Amino acid sequence: MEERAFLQTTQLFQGMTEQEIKNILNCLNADRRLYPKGTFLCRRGEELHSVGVILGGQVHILEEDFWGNRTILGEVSPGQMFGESYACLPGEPLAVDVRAVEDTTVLYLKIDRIIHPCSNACAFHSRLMENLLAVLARKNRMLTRKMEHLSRRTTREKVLSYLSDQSRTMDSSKFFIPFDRQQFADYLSVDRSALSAELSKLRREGVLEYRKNWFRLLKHPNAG
Amino acid sequence: MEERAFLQTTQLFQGMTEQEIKNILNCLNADRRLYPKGTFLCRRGEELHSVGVILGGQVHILEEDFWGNRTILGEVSPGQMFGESYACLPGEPLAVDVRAVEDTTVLYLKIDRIIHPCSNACAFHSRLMENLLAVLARKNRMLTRKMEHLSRRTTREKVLSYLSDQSRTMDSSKFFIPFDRQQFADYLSVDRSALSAELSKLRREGVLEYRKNWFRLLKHPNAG
DNA sequence: GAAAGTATGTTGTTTTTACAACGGAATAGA
DNA sequence: TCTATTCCGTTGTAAAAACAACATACTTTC
Repeated sequence: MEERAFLQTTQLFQGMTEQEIKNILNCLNADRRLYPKGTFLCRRGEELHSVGVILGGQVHILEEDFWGNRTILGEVSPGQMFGESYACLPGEPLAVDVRAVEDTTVLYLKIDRIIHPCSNACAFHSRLMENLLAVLARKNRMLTRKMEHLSRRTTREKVLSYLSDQSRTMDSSKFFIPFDRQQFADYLSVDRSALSAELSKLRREGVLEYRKNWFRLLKHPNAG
Repeated sequence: MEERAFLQTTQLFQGMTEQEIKNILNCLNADRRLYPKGTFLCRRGEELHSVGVILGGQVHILEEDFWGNRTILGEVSPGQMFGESYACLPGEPLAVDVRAVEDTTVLYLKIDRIIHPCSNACAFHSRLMENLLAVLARKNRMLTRKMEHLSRRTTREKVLSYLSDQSRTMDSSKFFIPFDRQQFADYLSVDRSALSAELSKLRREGVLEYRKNWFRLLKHPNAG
């Protein structure tokens, strides 16, 4: 796909025409870079002044703890961004490493140029700003919601917190969840079989019904 | 304190002179409202188009689950903002209630006005935008870090994840943490005495030393 | 439709945590 | 200094989760 047509599908450039994207990329003096598989895009301690949009390939966000244990905190795929939080916090050194897990192309956009409107393209600038804010806000909402569930002590509470949230979001007591059991367990940071066990317990108690990834919450006195 | 002098101390208006704040409040057509103790500032389902800055008083962010159980998700004190994530996500209905726990004054700023630069005050607008982005980004970083800790399965892993993170942030194996034991346990969503027990176990094993809220991590083979 | 593979549920055991109760140290205040 | 209070660590017990191993149901493929 054409680069600009592809960018149209991303959260950051959502709602802009190809022509507008062309203009704004010029205006922002956007920078493309290629990283061979295995190389680092940036490392702990560096300061970022740009957000990166993955055009092709894939990167991993890596963390190494005090004792040298490595963790993969996340993966970023084409169309997604990385580094936006750091770019928006001047002086904040990167706490993670970013590494290309395959040959990767990145489009870098200087955060200064996004924030400060130029004279000739203000309409697009506003849109870009809106989109950037929306990306951060959306991530914020996701994290807050997940935190609500993870901060419960027991598997039971985590499950009910998540399902209640889904029910509220879908505005119905019946709904599908976007996970299979293993993914559901991973999301809640619990053991899969423990999750299965807890679910059937909740069903026996009449708190809910389910089949596969379909659920129905019941107004039952035991639930709270 | 003068309203404008007070606003200077907030994250949103950081780095602006009182005169600039005066100008921008006019330009943004900012709106002040008073809420008596116990009343709701906004409720689940509503859409927000403004961010609120608490000038005085205090509010609670409340959630009610499918079965009617209420949780206090957080409290917002003078100088802090609420609703910024929702205001940046047009069409996203509020998932929580916001209630005044005492008589409360709020300064509302329309998000449109913040994003779209006006002709006469663009310098301040940029600064406000930077600050807003920084607020969202900072919250993002906080949530991400906390999530890393909470997504560990055992208390031991949670503790080590947090302490390693602190050590990295402070760039030293010796550091103070900003919590007493109860707060530490609350942050990690574990039991206080269980936390105490785990800490002394880690000390016996030679993984770390500590006294009160002072810690020192040791390069010990058992640690990973 | 049989076989292989995958997803889900069940059970028993071990490990870990929560919970409650208590004791001691540190702290603040009279 | 004495007392009251708060904070922290310890211990024992009950509850819960992890883990492993297996059983069942559902899918896919040939």
